[in-house]
Amino acid sequence: MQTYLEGLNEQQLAAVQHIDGPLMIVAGAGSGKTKVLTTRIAHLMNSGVDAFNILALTFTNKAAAEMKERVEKALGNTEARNLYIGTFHSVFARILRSEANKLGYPNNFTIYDTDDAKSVIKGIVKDMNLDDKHYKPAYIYNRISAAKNSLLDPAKYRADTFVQEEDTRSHRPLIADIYDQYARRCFRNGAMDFDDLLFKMHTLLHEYPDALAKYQGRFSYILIDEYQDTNHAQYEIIKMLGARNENICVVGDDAQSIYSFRGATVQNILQFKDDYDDVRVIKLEQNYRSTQTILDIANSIIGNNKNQIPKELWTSNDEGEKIMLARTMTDNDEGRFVADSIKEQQMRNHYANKDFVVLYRTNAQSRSFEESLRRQNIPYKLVGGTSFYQRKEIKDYLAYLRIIVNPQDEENLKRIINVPTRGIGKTSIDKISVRANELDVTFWETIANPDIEGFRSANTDNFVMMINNFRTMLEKENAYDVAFFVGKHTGLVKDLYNDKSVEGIARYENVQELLNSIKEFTETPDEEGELHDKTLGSYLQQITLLTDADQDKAEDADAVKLMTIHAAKGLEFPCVYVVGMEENLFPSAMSLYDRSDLEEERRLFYVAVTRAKEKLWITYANSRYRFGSLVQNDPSRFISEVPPRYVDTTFTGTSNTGTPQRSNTGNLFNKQSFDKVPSLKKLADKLSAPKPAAHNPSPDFVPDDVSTMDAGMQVEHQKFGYGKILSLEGAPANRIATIEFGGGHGTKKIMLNYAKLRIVG
DNA sequence: TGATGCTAACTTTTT
DNA sequence: GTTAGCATCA
Repeated sequence: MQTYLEGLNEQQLAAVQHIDGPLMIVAGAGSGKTKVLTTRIAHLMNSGVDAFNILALTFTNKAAAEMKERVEKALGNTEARNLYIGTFHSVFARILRSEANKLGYPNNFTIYDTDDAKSVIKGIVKDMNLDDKHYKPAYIYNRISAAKNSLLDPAKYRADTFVQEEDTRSHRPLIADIYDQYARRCFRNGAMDFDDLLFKMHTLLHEYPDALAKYQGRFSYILIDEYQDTNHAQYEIIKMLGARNENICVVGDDAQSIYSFRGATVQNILQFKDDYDDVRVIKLEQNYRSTQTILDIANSIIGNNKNQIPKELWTSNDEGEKIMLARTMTDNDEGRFVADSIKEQQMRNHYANKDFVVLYRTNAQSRSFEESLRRQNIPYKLVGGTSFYQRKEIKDYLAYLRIIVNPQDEENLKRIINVPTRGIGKTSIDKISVRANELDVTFWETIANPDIEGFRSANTDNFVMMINNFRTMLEKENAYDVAFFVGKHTGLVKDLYNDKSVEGIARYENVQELLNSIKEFTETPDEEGELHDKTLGSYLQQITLLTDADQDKAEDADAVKLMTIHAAKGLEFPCVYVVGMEENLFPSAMSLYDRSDLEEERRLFYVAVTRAKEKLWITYANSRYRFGSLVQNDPSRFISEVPPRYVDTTFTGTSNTGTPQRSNTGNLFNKQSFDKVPSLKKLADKLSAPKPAAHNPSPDFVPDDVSTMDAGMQVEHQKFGYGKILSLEGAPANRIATIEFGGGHGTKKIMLNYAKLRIVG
């Protein structure tokens, strides 16, 4: 027996040794899924399959990198370099890059991230003279994204009666037009958004039989990780790619499906058996990760969901400790509690920093933990969140690099045409846009092509000359040299260097970090072990698809990790804190009115719990600051799904009064009254507030239940003082009141979920 | 045209 | 509590 096969259990071994034909591995949390996938790849290669013919698709770059590394280790040679392993998006981007001309795109097409895409949409909404309060770019982006993930192009979108009815019902009948415009504009800009990478890949395979044949032949063995998170477009692509050989192996766990908001459908995994003849199904049900207690809790939680593939996860691990449940007064106390608890665990049990993770539902929750960890001098690492690449200075820098590679890209061109200022302001930009539309040419053509009656001035001529100058470097110089040159000659780097404010220094450092990462890219050998394609074009192609979670070797650093539960999928930690377990937060307020949404939130909780190997804490706060004002929430309903026998009831948490509080599952749901003491800073802010009409809330101000409010009532607002509700609108979950205030505040529209109101009469 | 300061809108989750 | 976008002033 091969050494790499040692230590596998019966099911794992069966999965690894299955070679030809469709295979579905239902892999419960912690059941050794990655091990099976990587070992199977190693085994395929050992059985004579050429690495070049193996395609493995994952959802994160990190998972891909890990897979590659582990295969290499199992094989003990470098053949693994020839594997085609990557995320759906990066693998398809790479293929599309070489086939772009078939679809009428430049090879150096730009990849738009969500912000870029929304900005294009915003421009269209504006050009169509629509109200962007109603036609919100984010909403439209989601509609378009969903359409692409369902493989609906603009024409099909318009023709689909169900989709049209939805748009009519939401009073946004023109989305089809916007989608149509959006697709045209992206095409004209030589740009693809995230969803296009799937959508166009499908188009390529569907409409170009030679391309289909080529990739069917190339990828004779296909493995897909996290299959429960694939959407319809991905499903169809996989089906086409695998049709010739049907050597498709999917791995997934329906209980961990948490990406339906991105179009993922559990149906894909539930139906897999019916999609192919003779599907081999192997279930991995032994958990090697967690204690018996943690696993029991997880099983108990997921048992509340209706739709599942039946399976029972078990472990031979020790029972372990009971989990700990802590209630704190505020979100800040929650932060303090977690930091104190980590400190205590480290002293008592000698855990390293990297043994801890704090998991939350939304990125915005990270603040209180960052602050408290910093105060305790505990090193921490924030994973995900506002991406490095979303910072202004980085986006500007990248915008330059993008238009050098692809000057068609109007979005990025407009972004930097006047950065640093060079006398091409809003007026000029508008004039250029108008002229471009009249001539039906790109924005760049309008200022750069001397053969047409475009728009030119001394300022634009200088700009064009500069960009053209940069462009001449593309062929000969590598990404770093071009980028460095650009920074120098545009004055971008110098301007930041001269800015000695705190933010300015940070921005300068960020830009340096960007340059370092480009340098690193140019110096890292690619798959073939060579410094092949180290051009700027190839750098940009991958950069948009990188997320912070992939960024650096986050795992290596000895620091406490802070991340969303979504970002934690696939990871494991000895000690896990699941925080912010409150109604409206987790489960999210958006998910309370739909059974399937709620079940997804529950799966998310399941994912959170199953990250823990040894110890688990669940915390929640009585009240927390949201949008600057204090909000009270009930404890999450999910807490009551944790069987009390697994919860340590002698355990004590902390409160802001300094009195330890007994956390007791028996009285968790008694709403406790507590002193509403505004923090000192808040008080100081209020006292020094220069605003003449600032309202001091009554000392006994306690917000009332939103659902009891009605038109005609007199209310008190924390900031605007007393007023009368004129009318109510919106869904019960998100009611908006029009309120007439006194004290010169006038009539305001207030979202009742966020602003707190007290009924006066 | 460009910098500055204020207000409104904002929070799911990510490739 | 934060940030983007707008209005205002230089």
